[in-house]
Amino acid sequence: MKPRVRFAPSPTGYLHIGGARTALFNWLYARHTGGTFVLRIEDTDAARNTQEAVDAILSGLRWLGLDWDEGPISGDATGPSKGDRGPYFQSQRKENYQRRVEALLSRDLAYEKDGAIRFRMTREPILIPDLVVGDVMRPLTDREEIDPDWVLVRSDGQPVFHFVNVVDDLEMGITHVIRGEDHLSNTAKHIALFRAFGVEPPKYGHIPLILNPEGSKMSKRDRGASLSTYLEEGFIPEAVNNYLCLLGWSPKDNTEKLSLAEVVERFDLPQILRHNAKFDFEKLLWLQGEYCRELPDDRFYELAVRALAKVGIDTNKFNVNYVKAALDTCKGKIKTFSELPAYGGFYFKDEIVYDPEAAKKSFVPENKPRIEKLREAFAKADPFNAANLEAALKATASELGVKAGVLVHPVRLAVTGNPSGPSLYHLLEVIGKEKVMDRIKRALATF
RNA sequence: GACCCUAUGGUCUAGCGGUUAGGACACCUCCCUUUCACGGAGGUAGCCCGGGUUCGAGUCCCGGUAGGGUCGCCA
Repeated sequence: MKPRVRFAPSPTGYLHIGGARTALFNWLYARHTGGTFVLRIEDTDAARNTQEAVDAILSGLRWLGLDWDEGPISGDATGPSKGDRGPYFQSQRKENYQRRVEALLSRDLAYEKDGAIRFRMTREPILIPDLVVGDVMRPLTDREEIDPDWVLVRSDGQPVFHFVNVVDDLEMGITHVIRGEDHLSNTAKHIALFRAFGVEPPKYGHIPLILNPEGSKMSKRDRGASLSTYLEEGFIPEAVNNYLCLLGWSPKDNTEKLSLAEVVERFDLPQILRHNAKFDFEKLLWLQGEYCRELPDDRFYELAVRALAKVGIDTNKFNVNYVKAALDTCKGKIKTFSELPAYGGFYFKDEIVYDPEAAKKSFVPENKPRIEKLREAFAKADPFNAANLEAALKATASELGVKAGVLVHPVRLAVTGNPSGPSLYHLLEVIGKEKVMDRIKRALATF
């Protein structure tokens, strides 16, 4: 029988990076085994659920490229879905829970107390066979010794997570439950419930948690905790997936960069690590840089234009060849697209704001005659291209008896406002003679 | 507090009884480049502690310690 796995988030906030990785591992296992990946929205907590959170889950998974074989098509709980085990929103499955409760009640496996319905939990230790951690014997805790029974349905009629989760897994034919290790202890409850329903529980695989750099659970305060950060900061989903794969799983051969297709081929549960991993934004950034550099031009342009538009720079106002030439000088230099406006925004602005620190060093009186002379040399460059500009600058430096850097830095600052950036000669060529002359002239006035 | 999981450089990890303990990120130095980045060459830094088992232990066992998780009418 082909595995059926699921990602079952509750839409109570943003899509957590740990949740995204849980989804990824489930997806990988399904794709590796030829099984089915189900998306189920656990929206039983009406008070805390939000439509935005539902949408964030769907769009986040789509952004990562984690397609589901069964589950909602839209964020509308009553809307269409794919798969024959729906509905895939728990809010639409109330009758199932009701029927299951009655079944337990009728067999005295559950009972009512204080208006709530409670499950008669076994007092015996329960063995949890885990595909990642190994066999785990889970006895009762001291609190549970006093009263091991637990609530299935609250007094307000709402069924609790442990119950609906098990009922749905059972009815959706889930064969493997891959989830965070924070659920390991609770699995005893789930196993007991499955048995009460007379079925064997699914196989479990509890994956380690993602911790923040301080070593505690990632929370919204931590950088990178929300998947939306990566969409907003112009990350490439392939890079995020790649990094997430490396947290808690290893290809075992020192490979760091792997495509999702490669991971699908190599991924399996026994290779999953058993210890938690701290989130390292720097390493993710490194991978992001790697992927960004290798992006096909068309995709690079698309993402770049989008990032510029986000800060109000409309590249449509410029000639398409100019835009492409400008972006070409930035490719391979930036890591995330959110850096682009600061890095290459000068191509699309009229007003250049000089970096104050750099201006203090470059825009000094002794440089004024030098830059004036260089500007004259640039004026004669024909055609106005990188090679000629480089030659002109070097010749001028040599005439003046100064190093090229003495001229390079003030010009860069005058034209871009930044102390560093794309290759100077190429950037000048792209911007063009007229604007370069204007910008140098304007800067000269501040020396 | 009880119970469960875990423990290799700062971080992610390889290792499965005998290795000069390997790789990656980060950091440092140098080269390339008169910017930055990329690339190249080096470098600093690690088996939590204590007992066993064994000729031999990062590797197996036990005990500590530390970190994480769970014990809800939250999910």
